[in-house]
Amino acid sequence: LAQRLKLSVTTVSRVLNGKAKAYRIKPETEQKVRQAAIEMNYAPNLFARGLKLSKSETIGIIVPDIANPFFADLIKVTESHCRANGYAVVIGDSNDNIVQEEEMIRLFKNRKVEGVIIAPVGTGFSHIMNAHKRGLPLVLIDRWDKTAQLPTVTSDNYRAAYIATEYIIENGHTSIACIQGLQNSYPNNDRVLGFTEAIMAYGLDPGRCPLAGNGFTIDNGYYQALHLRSMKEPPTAILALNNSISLGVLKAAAELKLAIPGDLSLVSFDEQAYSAYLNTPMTTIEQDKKTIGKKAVEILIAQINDPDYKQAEVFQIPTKMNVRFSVKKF
Amino acid sequence: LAQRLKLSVTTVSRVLNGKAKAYRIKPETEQKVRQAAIEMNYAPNLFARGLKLSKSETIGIIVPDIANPFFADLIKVTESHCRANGYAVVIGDSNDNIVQEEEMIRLFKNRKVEGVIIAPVGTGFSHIMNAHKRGLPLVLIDRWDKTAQLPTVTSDNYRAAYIATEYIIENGHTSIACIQGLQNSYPNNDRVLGFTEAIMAYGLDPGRCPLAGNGFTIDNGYYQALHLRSMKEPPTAILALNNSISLGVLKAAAELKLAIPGDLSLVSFDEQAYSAYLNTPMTTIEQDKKTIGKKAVEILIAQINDPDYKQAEVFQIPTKMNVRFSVKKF
DNA sequence: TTGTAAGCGTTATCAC
DNA sequence: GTGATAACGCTTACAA
Repeated sequence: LAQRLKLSVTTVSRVLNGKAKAYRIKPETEQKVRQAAIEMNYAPNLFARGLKLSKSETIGIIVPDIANPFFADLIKVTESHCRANGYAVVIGDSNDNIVQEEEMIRLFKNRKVEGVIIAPVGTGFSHIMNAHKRGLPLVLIDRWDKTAQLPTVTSDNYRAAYIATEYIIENGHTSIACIQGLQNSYPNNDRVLGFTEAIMAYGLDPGRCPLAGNGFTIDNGYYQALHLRSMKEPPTAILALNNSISLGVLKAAAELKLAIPGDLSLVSFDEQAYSAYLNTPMTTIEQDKKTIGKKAVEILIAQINDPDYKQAEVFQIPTKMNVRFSVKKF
Repeated sequence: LAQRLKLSVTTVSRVLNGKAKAYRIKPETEQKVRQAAIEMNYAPNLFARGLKLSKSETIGIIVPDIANPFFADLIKVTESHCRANGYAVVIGDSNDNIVQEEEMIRLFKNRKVEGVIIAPVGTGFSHIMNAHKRGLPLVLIDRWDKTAQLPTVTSDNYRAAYIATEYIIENGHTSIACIQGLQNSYPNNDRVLGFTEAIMAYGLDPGRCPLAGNGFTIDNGYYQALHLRSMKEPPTAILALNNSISLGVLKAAAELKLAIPGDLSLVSFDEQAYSAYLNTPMTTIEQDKKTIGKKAVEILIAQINDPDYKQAEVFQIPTKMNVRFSVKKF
């Protein structure tokens, strides 16, 4: 520490914490201290400060799969906003496994992270609610739960699916299938609801608009697409509820030598770097990851700064549809 | 702390640090302590320990772009290995900007991370070398520099490019172009070298095998592909030195209505989730990200545990080629 | 086999 | 305007 300039630690500490004014420290002393601090490029010891104040200036983020570009993007924006606010970010990957997720939360609490942003596995929320009740500031992103009463930032999934379905219908399709992801998880349910309500609203025959599959995976998309096309009157269009599913549909289409959109139309959730560069550029629903991440960080920091923060608001961020050439117009 | 069982902190500390034996503590006392620790689920205060030992049990990882799936994958495996070794991982995104990279290193040092794994921007290494000289354990991944004398784990880029080029040649192509990434960065140079040496070795006319472009970006791939195809005798095959570049080539091919591989053959570095599901499944060179990440963590931890660790070995991990259908056989 | 006490670098409290 | 001093929770000589 810089008391090698004949001043007490106290004074130095006060200056460096911007409390010079409050303690009416002589401006020249203040200058001297600042000067010296820069010269010996002093950096406060965060252990000592943490020990005293129980603040780590660190926040944690937990996602089901870092390698999924959707979450990687989310981590990227989260990290940049946190850093801008002086927080470092430690990451955790739950591998879509609720036990690991729980373990991660425990580890983060041990490390005294000041708050955590979590994209939950989605099959259970009690450990998260407990942590929150015990005072850990936290916000959910993407998957969430209505009953959990936790602050949440997610996409407006219902509306996104509704609009996409509407778009397909308006192009003249009357038999549309939806291949869904993890059943009973919230974003999935909201998307499914948007799909079915659009079908209803336009008076299409629900019997010809099947809902299929279970899982946000390539395999699910692949097998469901094969199966759908094996029906006597196969749907002419598919709404895929995430990017992995649509990749599977693409695989099936190639195998069956189906042209897109000639033989099969496709709209997919999740814009990806490759979406525009596929042989047939794909129409996608793009989630506003920038806004989601930013909002999540804001809410989290609000919680950190206000121990009495009680709101459990759910923010549903609008999405946008990138219309390209994967839907045939009748 | 758990000295509410009539024992001194010392004893408790000793037990919990596994030094019971060394201090010949009575087995029953040891049991009692462990018992109590579990019951009141005691977790040591890492600030206090850190303050005393200057250990954070944290390592940092810095990449040019978290959202790039290649780096996201690398982060994923790094994180899991670090966690297995009791380290938490804090992330930093340098945004391909060397100033931010330097800033991140500074921040990490302030936070007393015990080591850092860094995929450098690649246009300067002095700040990294300095940090290393001043005792920060660190290892480079992906991009590196021969002169920097730093421990490195990367792919065997030379060999990967050589084999890919060889493969194209053996399919009967005599005019092959290479669209490169960031010029003068090491992985790029090694790949370029592999390409040109294969061309030489097989006696192809270098004049008909151009080396083009500068940058690991979609735009670079796109414009270079357009340009190459505008030549009087355009190359029949392209070797793209990363995934963004090949995406750009795909875009150009679609625009020019070129069939792959009918009109243009393509081999790309970097396997991606979509590689196999493109309209023409693409032949790619897959880097062994698992091994790279694992090795990097191992070396880093070796450095952390041995302050005298001096080796600056460069590990070049073998790659594999996924042969699919994007190369035409003459 | 166990305990005492010093010290790690901060900040808060109180005193001058 | 500035300074002593205690305290945060842990590890580790040094004692006993």
